[in-house]
Amino acid sequence: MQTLGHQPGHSRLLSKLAANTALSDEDRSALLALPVTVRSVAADRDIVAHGERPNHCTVLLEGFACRYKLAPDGRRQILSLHVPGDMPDLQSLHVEAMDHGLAVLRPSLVASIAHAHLIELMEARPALAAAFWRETLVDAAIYREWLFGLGRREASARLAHLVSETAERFVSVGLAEHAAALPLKQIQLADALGLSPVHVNRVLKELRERHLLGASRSAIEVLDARGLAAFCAFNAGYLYLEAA
Amino acid sequence: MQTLGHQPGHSRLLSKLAANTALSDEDRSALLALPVTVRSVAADRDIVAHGERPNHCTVLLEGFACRYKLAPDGRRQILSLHVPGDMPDLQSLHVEAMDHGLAVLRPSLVASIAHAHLIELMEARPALAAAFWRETLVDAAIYREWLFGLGRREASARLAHLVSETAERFVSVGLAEHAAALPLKQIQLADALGLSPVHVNRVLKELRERHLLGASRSAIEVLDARGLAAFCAFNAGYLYLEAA
DNA sequence: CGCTGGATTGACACCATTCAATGCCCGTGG
DNA sequence: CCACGGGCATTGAATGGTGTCAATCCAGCG
Repeated sequence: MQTLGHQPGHSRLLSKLAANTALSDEDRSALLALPVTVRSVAADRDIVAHGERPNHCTVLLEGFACRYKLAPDGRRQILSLHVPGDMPDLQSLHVEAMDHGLAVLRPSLVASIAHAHLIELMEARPALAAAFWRETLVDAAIYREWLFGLGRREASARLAHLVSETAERFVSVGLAEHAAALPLKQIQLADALGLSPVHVNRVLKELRERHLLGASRSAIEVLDARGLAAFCAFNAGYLYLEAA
Repeated sequence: MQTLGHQPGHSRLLSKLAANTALSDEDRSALLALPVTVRSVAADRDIVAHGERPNHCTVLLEGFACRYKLAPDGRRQILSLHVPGDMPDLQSLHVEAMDHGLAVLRPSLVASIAHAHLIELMEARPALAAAFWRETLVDAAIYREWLFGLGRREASARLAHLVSETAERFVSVGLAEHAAALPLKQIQLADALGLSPVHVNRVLKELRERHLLGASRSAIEVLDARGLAAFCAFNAGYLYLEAA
């Protein structure tokens, strides 16, 4: 267990939900009253394994996580990336077994909330139920964009788009100002993009030569967010970051 | 194919929801009491266009539909397929604008239900709210499987998997017995698989030579569902077809 | 200060795309 | 009743994007 800094675990979740939905003071305090357990997870470890039937949901408080599936031959496809404030296994409330794994990409801090408490909360406060549902719907919108990218964007635009999206999401939860540096290894990028690590390396080189990305070895830094977005026709609408 | 004649529009929706969730008699009759409008849609027409902000949701009653996105150069990526009983724009309840188009792949019959009525219904009957939410979560599970396929399955397994999945879903709503015939053109398959029509044709040929698919020109018929599933390691778990 | 994991690079192979032609089914109109 | 036309399916050849293999480089670290 770990120092969770100064913030109680809920604050990230609350600020994320509140950013997109109108919540009353009662909603907020009900959310803050949820009993949670906080723990830290080492890099590359599972939060929830494929096939499990968890009885709690987790909130990512700090770090970086992903959903993934493995092929029989060991190759991995990352299905989504998650920034602090996300609840990447919220679906376990209503679908039985995990159809994928949920892992951490770097040392992270996560909070667990029992299903029972969440269900109770949502029955008492429909606005919160709607807010949680909405989270899963935005998730689905991101899946759609990734599907489009995997199907119809070539490698360079696919990479540029992923970086643009992730930077945008980092900014949206207050983790970066303008030019974000994404803590992703090239192998992880390859797993997310459906490419080989070698080809990711080549595409990164190209984007650096275009002065869109920086030359850091250990993280992807965005030099020219505007240019990067133009390069891949990135439009953040599907992230639904502003409240209705 | 389906000659469901002229049942009231709700029956398909009800049977789909009831198949996966325990619904009380009150839930059922509340669902059946929803006011709906039914209309038919000609092949290849949009049900809802990209960018729209609908104030109602639609239930597919008969036919075949898909979500899609278009690239600037006109290429299309199909994001999901929908069989009768599905509500492919349910997300419009909670996210503002459509981030994709919703179209019909063949002549179809759809019902519209006003958002207001749905919201009212779900506030009165939490079990139905949960059932609708669950629908969108299963949707997301299918997105994940497609992401995996686009990223990590080669063309032949990708096609076999799509056919297996779709056949399974047809069966699950009572539209086919064992060997389904999917009413998909090769161009539509290509759009769904992120492939070119030419390559779809070649892969179909291969699967026919393996005696997994039939030789019909106008529809994909499954000759050997078992073999097809084995060929692409299809496992229907992610469709969550049985109730918890 | 040598080890080790990741990044980088080059050569080559392969899966899938593109271009272009041909064939086939079927609805339409003479 | 048959000729025509149009959409889709089919096929071949050439191209191209991405994967694989394998070597080398580099930085951080015990």
